[in-house]
Amino acid sequence: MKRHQVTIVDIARELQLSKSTVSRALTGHPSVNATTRQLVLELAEKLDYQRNMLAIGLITRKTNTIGIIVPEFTSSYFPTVTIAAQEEAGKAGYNTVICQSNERYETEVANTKVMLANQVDGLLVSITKETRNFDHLKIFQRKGIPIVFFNRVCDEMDAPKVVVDDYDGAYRVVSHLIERGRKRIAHLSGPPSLMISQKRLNGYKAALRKNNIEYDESLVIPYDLNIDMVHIYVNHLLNLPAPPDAIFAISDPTAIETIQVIKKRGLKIPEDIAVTGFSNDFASSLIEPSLTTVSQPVKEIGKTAAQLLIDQINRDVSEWKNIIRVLKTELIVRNSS
Amino acid sequence: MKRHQVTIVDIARELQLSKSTVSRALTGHPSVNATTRQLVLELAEKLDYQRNMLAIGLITRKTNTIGIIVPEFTSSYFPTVTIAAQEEAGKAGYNTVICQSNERYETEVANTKVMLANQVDGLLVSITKETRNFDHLKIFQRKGIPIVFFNRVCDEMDAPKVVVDDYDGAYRVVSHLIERGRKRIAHLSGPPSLMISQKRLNGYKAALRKNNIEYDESLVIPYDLNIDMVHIYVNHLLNLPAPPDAIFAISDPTAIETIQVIKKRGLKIPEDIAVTGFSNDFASSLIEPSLTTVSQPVKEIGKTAAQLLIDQINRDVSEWKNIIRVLKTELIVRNSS
DNA sequence: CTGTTAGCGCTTTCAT
DNA sequence: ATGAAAGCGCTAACAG
Repeated sequence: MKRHQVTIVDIARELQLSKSTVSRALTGHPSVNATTRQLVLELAEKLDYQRNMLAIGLITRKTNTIGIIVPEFTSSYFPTVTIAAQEEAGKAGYNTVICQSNERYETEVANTKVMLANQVDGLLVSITKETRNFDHLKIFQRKGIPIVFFNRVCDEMDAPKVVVDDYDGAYRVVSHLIERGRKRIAHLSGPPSLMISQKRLNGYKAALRKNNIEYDESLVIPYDLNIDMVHIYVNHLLNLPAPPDAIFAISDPTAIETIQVIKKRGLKIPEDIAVTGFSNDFASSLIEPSLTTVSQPVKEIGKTAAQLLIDQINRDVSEWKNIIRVLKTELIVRNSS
Repeated sequence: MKRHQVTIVDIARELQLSKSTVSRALTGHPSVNATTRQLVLELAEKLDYQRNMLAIGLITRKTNTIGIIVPEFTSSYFPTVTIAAQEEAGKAGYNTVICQSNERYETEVANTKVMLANQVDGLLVSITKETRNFDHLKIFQRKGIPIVFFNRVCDEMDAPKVVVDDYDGAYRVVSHLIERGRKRIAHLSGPPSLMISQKRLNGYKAALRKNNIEYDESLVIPYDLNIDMVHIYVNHLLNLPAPPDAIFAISDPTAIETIQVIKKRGLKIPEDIAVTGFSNDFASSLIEPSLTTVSQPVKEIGKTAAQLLIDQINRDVSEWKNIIRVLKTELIVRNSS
């Protein structure tokens, strides 16, 4: 079946008006006769007329669309941030195009091409664990399209960034473990390429130092966030001559997997070993034992990122500033520690 | 900062070529000199040239974009379906625009306008619990834009639909409860406007009938899927003079909430009362006790829906057929029953 | 208040 | 193998 599009011309012809008048009526321009406008609007409604945003975008060089690129949709974190950002953008009259990179650098690059080709007015990004080269993102700034990072930010680019205080969150959850008498605290860390990995690791180290616990490198395992590998690392830790009495996992999915491995070995949580996570995913309150974790203001992150982006779009600035918004975390103590 | 767009004209001028030649080189048209093509491609790469899809869409009347509208992103179901559909569409060269209606009819209507304005080539929809009028969706077919429904389908429209066998899934999980000796099985049902509610309810009724258990209307509570209300219904059921010995919840989130309410009352699951869900959400294996549920081939649903849609787009048919793809469910018995 | 003209960036005839 | 011209649907000057 052929696609039929109702255009301004159709309405103009029917009503014996000029295209411009119809256009003006449709866009709510004040300088148009009330009855004329009424007539146009009614006919448009009747014909299911929809403005062709392609044409408008072409001419105004604005699509009122923002793009969001996220690495994954498996935990509740990114869906929630995305939805919050979308809602906030919607309030400002922006549509949202979402792409997920599936934690692959190549896919992320492809995603940016799509965004560019579709002329997004701005981009929200959380990079993959593989991303080390940022040329594909720098293109946007070179073209004058604002970028805002969140969660997984790019340190070498000047752009607004929305993060939580990872250092502080890690510091507090590890301090909490120490307060509960834990002495050998292991850390399942993330890829060193990600800032969040580094910051959480630093928070961990700082808490140990502050409490005069010596840092034991053999208790820190950086991994690539591939959940299927967690059981290997956890078992490795438990098989150590001096196994840890607590594991601080970099994320809730990691912690949840850790709990399951530990339970499978017949050990008791938290009696034999405590486990903590990071993010307060939906599932963390459901698992048995419920997970002690650091909650992030997830919706707030999405909202803030969207606001910053729209701000940039409207501001029409000539320079990219390194605005960093650090949101607060909260320690949620449950039964796993 | 002004937006700078590199255009074909820029390349043409630089290379002393005509626009047409550059365009042909860029689109891989065969009738263009190999060296010329090479030259064009290199310069395009160097200048970060990206084809303006707005212009192309305007002229070809095709955007290579499909739209997806889903009611929510809170459980793992819709994110997973969406991602699977997006991947499948990507393979066929289609981009994806995702909107969520937040279970609101008004928002869904607004979403369809956006899709129309952005000239999507096809639409994937799962309707809200409120949607009773389908005019906003019928417009698409009238304009020649294919629609495919999944999960929450519209019965009164002729269009491809991807569903699971809700009746059968419900029948089997209820039969399972009966096998385990349950006699008074309550059902937390969904809004009657949704086909899935009706089908699951019918499966429930059929299983009772088959096992000569009388249908007791007071044990069936249709609710609007607002999770915050679940505790009221569960408590109501538990306070009945003859309380149920099992609750079949229409969805996993409902079941999980149900479990928590029951646990809070100090009752034992499944000894005092069994609970089952529907969908096999990620969280259902984590909760204590783990949830007996009906698993759906979620990725398969997204993939199939995308395939059907792209099929329709390419087929250029003049009529909308009521193709219904019914995917199989699987009973997952865990510890809650 | 309304009409006319030009043109956004690109593909697509139709020429050469 | 390349070029020239027309036009997708719309808005934005510039006129009246």
